[in-house]
Amino acid sequence: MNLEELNPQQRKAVEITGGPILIFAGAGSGKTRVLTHKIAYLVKDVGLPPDNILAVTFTNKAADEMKQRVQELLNMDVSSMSVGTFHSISARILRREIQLLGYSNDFVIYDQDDSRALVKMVIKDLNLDEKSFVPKAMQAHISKAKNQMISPELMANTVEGFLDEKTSEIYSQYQKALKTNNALDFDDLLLKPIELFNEHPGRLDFYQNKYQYVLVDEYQDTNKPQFEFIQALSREHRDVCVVGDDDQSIYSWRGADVNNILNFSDTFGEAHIIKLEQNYRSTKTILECAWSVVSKNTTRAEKKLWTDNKQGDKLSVIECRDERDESWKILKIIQDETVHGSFGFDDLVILYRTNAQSRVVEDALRREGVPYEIIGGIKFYARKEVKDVLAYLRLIINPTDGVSFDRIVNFPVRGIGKTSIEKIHAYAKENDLSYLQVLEDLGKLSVGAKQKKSLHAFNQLIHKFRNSYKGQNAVDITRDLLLDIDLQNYYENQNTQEALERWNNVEELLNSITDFQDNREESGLREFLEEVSLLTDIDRWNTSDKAVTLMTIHSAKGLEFPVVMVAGLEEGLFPLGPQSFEVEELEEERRLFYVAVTRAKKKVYLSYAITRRRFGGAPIPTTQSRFISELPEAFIQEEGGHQKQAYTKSFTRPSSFQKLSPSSAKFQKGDHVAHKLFGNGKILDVEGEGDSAKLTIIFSGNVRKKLIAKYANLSPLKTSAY
DNA sequence: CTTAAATACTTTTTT
DNA sequence: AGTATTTAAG
Repeated sequence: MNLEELNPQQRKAVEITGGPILIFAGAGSGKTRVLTHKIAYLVKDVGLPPDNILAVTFTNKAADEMKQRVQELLNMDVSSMSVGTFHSISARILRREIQLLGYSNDFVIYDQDDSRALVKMVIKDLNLDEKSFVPKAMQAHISKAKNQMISPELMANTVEGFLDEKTSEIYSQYQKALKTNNALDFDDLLLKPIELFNEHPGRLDFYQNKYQYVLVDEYQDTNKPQFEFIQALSREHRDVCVVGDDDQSIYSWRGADVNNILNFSDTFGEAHIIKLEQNYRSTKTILECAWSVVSKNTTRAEKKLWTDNKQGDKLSVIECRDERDESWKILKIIQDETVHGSFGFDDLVILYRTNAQSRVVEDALRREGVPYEIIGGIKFYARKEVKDVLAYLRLIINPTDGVSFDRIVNFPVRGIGKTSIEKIHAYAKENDLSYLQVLEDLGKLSVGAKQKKSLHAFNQLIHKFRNSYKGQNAVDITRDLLLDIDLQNYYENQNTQEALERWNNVEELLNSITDFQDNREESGLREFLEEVSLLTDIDRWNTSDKAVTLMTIHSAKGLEFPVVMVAGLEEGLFPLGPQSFEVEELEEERRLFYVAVTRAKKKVYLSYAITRRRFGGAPIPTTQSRFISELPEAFIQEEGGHQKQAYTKSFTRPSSFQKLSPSSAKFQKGDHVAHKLFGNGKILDVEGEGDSAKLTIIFSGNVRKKLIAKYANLSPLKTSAY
């Protein structure tokens, strides 16, 4: 293995392979390079077969990239290596083993929406009031308990008073309901493998033996179940390597415990500790500023990154009148850095604390035809129309899934209302049947004749697909299903642009199933559903798109961009929360700020608005974020405050962003266009003329679509901007 | 049971 | 402001 391109510390981190290793890897210190080289080293120089290696990453995308890089380094097939997020690794293990825990391996994974729906059902079943037991709050409470590995039994033992008692009851019933539905929520995914290891030591032996070397990235953000999982796997052979940075710990709100990294040596036994402190990413100025803020934190391991890179530009601090002015100034910066400057759109990222902030910025970018991509917010697979179709597919595979049943039993509308559904629920509970099973025996159900007929047909439909899905591929099943429920007509008959967009999204879902099928060895419906429930927007992100990226700081973890703009630096927004912070909360916000700034290679812009609207109400005066005053004055330049001209009067559109209103646009073969959902694309063919022209467009990711010009809401892109 | 209109609610952050 | 949920009318 050629390790010459590594610095001495990096090299040491790669070469030490016996016993636990902790690598403190500061931002931009080349930890990905270390991890990939280490894996390659393990295979080539230590002789460990790839399938005996487990590497845990923070996103699926990072996992794919890691695999890819190792493959390139070794020039051999490493597909048998286990690389993935905690959740996807766990799901894979459970697919094989979960029968031992009394579930069937057809289990479905409930996302937050599904799990909330189930909590709601449980609350109703227990005859509790949704006003005193808010489903959302209950769900959060349950999830928190699970992250701390507090079981329903344990919670039941510590209750005090009526509210506690009922909460604990909801938790316990929720857990039971998950099992009856043959479903796991995200937290279960982490807990069930531990349960498996505890109850079936033979299986633990097997996996300890299989995963002879264990690597974990972003270790500072592991929670208790994740810690236990790693510990269980590696406590015998003790060949474990974790990488992390306590300054970048930003997930304590979901149970991540920074002590997992700080106490690593105590728990895993005497560990080699290596510090990577040379930064290869940012300018001296950026590092100085980032450090100056994060060093205000009291609970952190003392360290300071250094770099050989240039001093670089000062950070710009920009004052804005309100959030719309902020968007406009961001637009100006984009113009300066791309058209007048030397950067491409894809070199720029706009970061913010909350997803809600993206809307105003998005409006400005769309108006001016700047290509952009938003990560997060409403995730593609969480859209209603997509989830509706997925619910059909899930019910076909797992007929006991009550949440999916409820979702689609009256979608598209087939005359089944609230009362009928309640009767099905009651009957199911009484006779210990799944909802779908109730439909087998409609005679005893006291619903109208019309409803019975309709329910019967629904049942037939699901059964038809249950009988055929095993022999068919996922794309064909989905296509047949869409035809059977006549979804295209359902949406097209509504004749609104919104409905059309929804149908487009359903088609996009079909595309992604096709894509999945073409690229995976195991490409059944079950595998697709599993992948879909664990994918994040980051994983779907097409980095080759020449577009400005918008995302939360949390999503930006592990990424880097030449130019970083951070919006909304105001007290209460960033740091987020009330004025009275718990020290720990404030320090986490500060780490978040640290993460934001250290994403940047060359330039950083920080903006704040002196008034901001909340929920579209009246503008409320704000105060500049304390983080700005924590920056060294010598390294920042303030601007924007003096520009008092009203943009409503003297708004001059940046001339380089050509803007055409969608209706007046004439599209031609070969034009580059941007679509709100599908991103950037190129027109391959035009049928017809004007508004009603049918355009065939190839979007990024090889997604081919036929759209009607007047509905598609396409923005022309100036090709010269690329 | 369905549709339309009224009103309540939203903003942490994510697997 | 925009979306989801609840209520009233058909």
